[in-house]
Amino acid sequence: MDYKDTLNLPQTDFPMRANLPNREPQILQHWEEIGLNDKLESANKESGKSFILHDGPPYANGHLHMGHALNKTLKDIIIKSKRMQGFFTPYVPGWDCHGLPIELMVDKKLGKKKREMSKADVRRECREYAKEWVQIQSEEFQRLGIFGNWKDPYLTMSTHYEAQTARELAKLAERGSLFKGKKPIHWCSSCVTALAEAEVEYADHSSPSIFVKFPYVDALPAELSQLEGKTLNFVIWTTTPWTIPANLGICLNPELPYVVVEASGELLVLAEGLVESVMKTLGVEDFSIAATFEAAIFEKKNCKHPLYERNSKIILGDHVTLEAGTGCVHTAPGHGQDDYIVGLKYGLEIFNPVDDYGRYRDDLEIFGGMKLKDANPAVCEKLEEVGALLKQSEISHSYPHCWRCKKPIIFRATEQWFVGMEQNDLRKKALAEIDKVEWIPSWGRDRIYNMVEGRPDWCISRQRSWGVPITVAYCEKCGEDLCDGETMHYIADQFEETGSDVWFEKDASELLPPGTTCPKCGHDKFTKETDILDVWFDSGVSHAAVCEYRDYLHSPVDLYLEGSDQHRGWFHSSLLESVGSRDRAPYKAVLTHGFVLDKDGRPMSKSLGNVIKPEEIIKKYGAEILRMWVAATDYRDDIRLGNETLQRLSDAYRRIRNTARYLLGNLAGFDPATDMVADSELLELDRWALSKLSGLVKKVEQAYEKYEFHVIYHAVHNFCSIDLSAFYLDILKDRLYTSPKSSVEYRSARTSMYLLLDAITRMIAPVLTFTADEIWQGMPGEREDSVHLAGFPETMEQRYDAELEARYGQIQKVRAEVSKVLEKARAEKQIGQSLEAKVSLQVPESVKTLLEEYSEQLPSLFIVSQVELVDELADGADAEQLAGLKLKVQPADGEKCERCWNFATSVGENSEHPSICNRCAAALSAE
RNA sequence: GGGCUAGUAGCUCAGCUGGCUAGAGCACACGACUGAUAAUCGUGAGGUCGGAGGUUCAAGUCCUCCCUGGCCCA
Repeated sequence: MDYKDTLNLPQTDFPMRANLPNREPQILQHWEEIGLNDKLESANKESGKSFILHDGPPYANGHLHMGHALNKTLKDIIIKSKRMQGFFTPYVPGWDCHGLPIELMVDKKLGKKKREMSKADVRRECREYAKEWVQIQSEEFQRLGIFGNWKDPYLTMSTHYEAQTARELAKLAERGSLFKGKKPIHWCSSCVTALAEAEVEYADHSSPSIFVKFPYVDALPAELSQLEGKTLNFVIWTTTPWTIPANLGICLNPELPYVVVEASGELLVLAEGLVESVMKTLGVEDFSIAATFEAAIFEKKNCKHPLYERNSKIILGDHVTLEAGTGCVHTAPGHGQDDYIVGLKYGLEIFNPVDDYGRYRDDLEIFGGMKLKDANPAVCEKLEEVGALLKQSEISHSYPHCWRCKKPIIFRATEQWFVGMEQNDLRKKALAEIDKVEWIPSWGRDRIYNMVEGRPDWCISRQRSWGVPITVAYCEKCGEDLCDGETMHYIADQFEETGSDVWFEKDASELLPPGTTCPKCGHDKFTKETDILDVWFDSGVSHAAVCEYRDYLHSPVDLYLEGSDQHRGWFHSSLLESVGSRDRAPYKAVLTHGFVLDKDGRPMSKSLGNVIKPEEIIKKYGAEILRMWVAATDYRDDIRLGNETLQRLSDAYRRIRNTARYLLGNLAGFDPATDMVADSELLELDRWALSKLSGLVKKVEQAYEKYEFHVIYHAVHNFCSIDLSAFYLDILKDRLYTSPKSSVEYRSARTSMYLLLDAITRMIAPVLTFTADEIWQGMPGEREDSVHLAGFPETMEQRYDAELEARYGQIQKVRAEVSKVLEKARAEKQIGQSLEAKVSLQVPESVKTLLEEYSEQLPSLFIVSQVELVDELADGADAEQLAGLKLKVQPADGEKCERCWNFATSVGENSEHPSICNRCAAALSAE
């Protein structure tokens, strides 16, 4: 007879190969059908404990990249694990919808048509565009197996959100944080518009290059008293002579040595490192160093402006270098970024004498009304006239141009709105709040602290169309601005119905409260501010527009989780907005992840051609593998992604899947309600497996708690490979296959496997979202519709048995030595499979008692047919790692049992079954 | 240039407050099995712990400098 039919071999429909790219969509469909998402969103609602992770909104433009996938998957893993721990975890995904990139895309699409369109029309186009991408990205996120409130996400362009954004602005105004200041921006005088960095193109341009003397007018510092009575001339160099009328300072580098050079009877001041090159340029051969000094001795002293009756202050700044010029940098705070920042520091006026059309304002002395293109020669001529011009030549260099009209642009200060860092003590309060937040990893605290500590006032003005307007009105007559909270709230309330489009569609008189008059002059006609808000302000108010607004959420929330660039972005703007309006941070904890890099650690970019898209991974390996990548890596640092990594993960996935499949196969027909054995009846090996499982459960739970998912991946994978597949399950086969179904041996094994599979499936569910549910569907017993509706395994502390594990640890050491000698025997063709062997051992005292105690089980544990313990093994081989252990392999005694494949002397004893051992014969009769 | 941060086998990770010949899994090589079979088991070969100094009886682990990356600023 064919004894194979009498064995309990595994049986399952669960496929070995997942074919994830095809299977996942089916599982998604199934979830859709059972309404899983909705159930999850309200799960544990009554539990009294909630965990709110507030989603940072991705920008609604373009397909998802790996950064998005990493971020959302991490959030999803956290939410799933918290939900399985019994927390109420509503998750509202969001999108950032306003802003320049979308406006630019729409511009491009519209082309010339845009000129005939009103701002309101353009905004409608932008809205449509953003809406389309929200839809696309939403589907792409869902394909990754990310659960959430996809039916009702938050959009920063929704009517309520825009209303709340305007309200938050009003709150800051009420609290005195809002003020109007000047700041230089790129400006195209031809298009009469501000340009963002993205709209600036750099191209070669020819400019005058001039060296100009600024005579020093204050008393000489003591260090230079030897020059008393002589006139020092600070020499500046510039390629934009037209900015000379706006000069208010001369900046030196505090770290560099400076010198006074005596040349052609004049004393010139410049950086020591530039003397040679400057003298050469000026054509001076005869010169000498009259003095050397540190820049700091001149800080806040003055030179006289060469053209005007005013001073030019000497200041210090790190941005001054020896790359070009003289080391004395002409500073016009209204016309340069560095100039602006250093100017703020020294309290210089942000002076801009240039109007929107690129002309000097009429009130500017000497040059008033002149067009800038005529200004360069005019300024040079005047400088020459007053004897301040040392040298003039032409230079070709890279210069910013307008992307649309291709003409050179200028940098010029305009009036803009700011949220002040000192007003209302915002900086101080924000820093204090930073210290109350838990930053994970902890260095996040230093990172954001240093940024907030050193940042300038927050410029919230953007000269654009697609965004929430800065809801300030100006008196038509006297220019007074209505930026008090009252009118701003009145306007914001109107957005609730219509969105902020109404600002662009209606007249100021319709938007302001009836009867509004100018508090200064009493006039009753107003104009509207045309600037819109920085998009960082939009997303920065989400704590109010989403978390406070929705009744099932609250603020501050438990966690914000974004890439580490958001210390300067969303974490930062949210903090400032929330502290500015509410005096507290909007989050209790902030977790950051690193950036996705290619296999060599370089950023992914189109030009490098090293981009891996989520879509490609999903198509080739499945979303599950992408999720596993997220979990397998320590994301706190930057993480690399290459094909080898994906291949390895795919292999690891198969290992886990196969372990589950094998367990499922052996649980065919198992009914936990009737087939489980009581704990007291469990065989020792099974108790060992469950003890190991309890350790795994503990480790995994702690890792979820600390958001250390790579620990989980390694722990689960090692458990499946080492503890289960290579040891426990391998040994179990014999018992499992050959024991009678009714026997406690068989039932004990299945009880253990059932508990193992149940626990593992629950533990991997947050990561292997699809596969865990697939396993779940195939598992016996009464259970929830989806593993995601179930909880984590109960604590298994009571199953932990340290002593048992220690004993097995010893046995495993011996087992490893046995494997080695078996391998040798195999190489010498003495045996094939290990059951063909009998192993003789001479054991050292350290393990002697233990092994004698286990002598009966040793053949099973070693998967050989016989083990004999002998006192003296003269011809045995020494063990490699265990001193005193000697081993010898011989062919097993007896014949091979046709049923269980063990060799036994009892084969042939049973006349009814002459080809099987008596253990198998007994098993057959027990059936 | 500044703030923060990283560099342990081909890949992903362990190595706590310094202490045995630096570990694991996967990949790789070789072998076994054919009752987990495009699976499973076994054995083996892989690392001057980014580099150079230093402290110490002893350093992957502490200190200094350097190199190569990343993010954010300038």
